[in-house]
Amino acid sequence: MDEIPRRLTAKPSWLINQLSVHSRRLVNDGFVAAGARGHHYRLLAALREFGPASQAELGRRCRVDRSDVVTALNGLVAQGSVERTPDPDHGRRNRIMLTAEGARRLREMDAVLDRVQDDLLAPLSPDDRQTLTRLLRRALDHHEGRPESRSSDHHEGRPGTRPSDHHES
Amino acid sequence: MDEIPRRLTAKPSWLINQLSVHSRRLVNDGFVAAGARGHHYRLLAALREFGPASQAELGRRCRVDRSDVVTALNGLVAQGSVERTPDPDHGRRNRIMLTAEGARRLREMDAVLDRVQDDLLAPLSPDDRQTLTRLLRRALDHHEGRPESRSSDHHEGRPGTRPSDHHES
DNA sequence: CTGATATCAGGTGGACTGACATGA
DNA sequence: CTCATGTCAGTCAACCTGATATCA
Repeated sequence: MDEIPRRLTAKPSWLINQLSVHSRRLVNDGFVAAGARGHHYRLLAALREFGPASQAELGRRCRVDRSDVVTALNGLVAQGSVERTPDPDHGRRNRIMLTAEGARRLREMDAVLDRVQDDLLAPLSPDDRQTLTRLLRRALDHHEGRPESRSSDHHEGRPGTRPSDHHES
Repeated sequence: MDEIPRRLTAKPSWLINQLSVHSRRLVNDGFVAAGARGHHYRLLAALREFGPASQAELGRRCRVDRSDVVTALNGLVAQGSVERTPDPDHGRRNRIMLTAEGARRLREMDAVLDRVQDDLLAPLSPDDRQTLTRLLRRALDHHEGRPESRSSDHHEGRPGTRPSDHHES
């Protein structure tokens, strides 16, 4: 019907942006039904997979700004999904820990998201979906794993601390 | 490095959203240098390819909300990129027409965007880029409510000729 | 009355910036 | 002194809603 200019439809950046609009709508619609919002899932996912962490750590892992982390965590604490306690070893730092309730909500959101993926990529075959995912990830990695970022982060590998997320259900 | 939860990186919706963030930043950075903003390009592109139109028409074609069309056009008129005149055949309607200056700016932005595409998909081969574009378009078409050819997976080549028509320029 | 159109007044969520006090 | 951390106060573009006046 409403024809879209070729200049737009020919550009990957346009396709990605438009698809992301639909994607966010689908995700959001699903999340409101579950009483959650965007950032919540990211944070809970990081806690589930890497265990308790500081807020700054969470933000870095989920690509959420540290100021937004504060807001999101306030909500999560309020609904009992996480616990926020001052880190005993470090005065300024908080230790965020997933609760059973948080894990339950995460599972809910995961179910929602699974359905969303299916809707989002409905016309694509499993093969196509895999190809798409692979290509997107390669492009994304290029923009994230960069030594280009101004700040160098120290990283201490703590290989023993991984609580290794074994699927519970 | 900051490890991203698998739950996120495994989901196409996440990849698309994150990539779109980078995409927007790249596009915006380029546009700022050219003194333009997001919606401007869309509108100018539609005018260039389909000729003069009403504001409502433009909005529908570019997926820009009518209220945002007003704001964007105010800017475009102010910089002399388009002309807005009342439609003689229809009292309430405006007729928006691209000016030479607008066409020039559009060309500028096109150059900017070409460079952005290249940066955005830097690690992908031309073949990969084409595949990605094709898959994205198929997914997007599904959400824009248009028929898509349920083409077989695998092998590409040319999946269906464009029912396309004229192209200007 | 219905429907499309242009406009304005607003609201939202997400990405982001700046300031700031504090602690390592 | 410098860096990282948590917090707060805002900005910004894009998306969206609603109300209103005008015209077919």
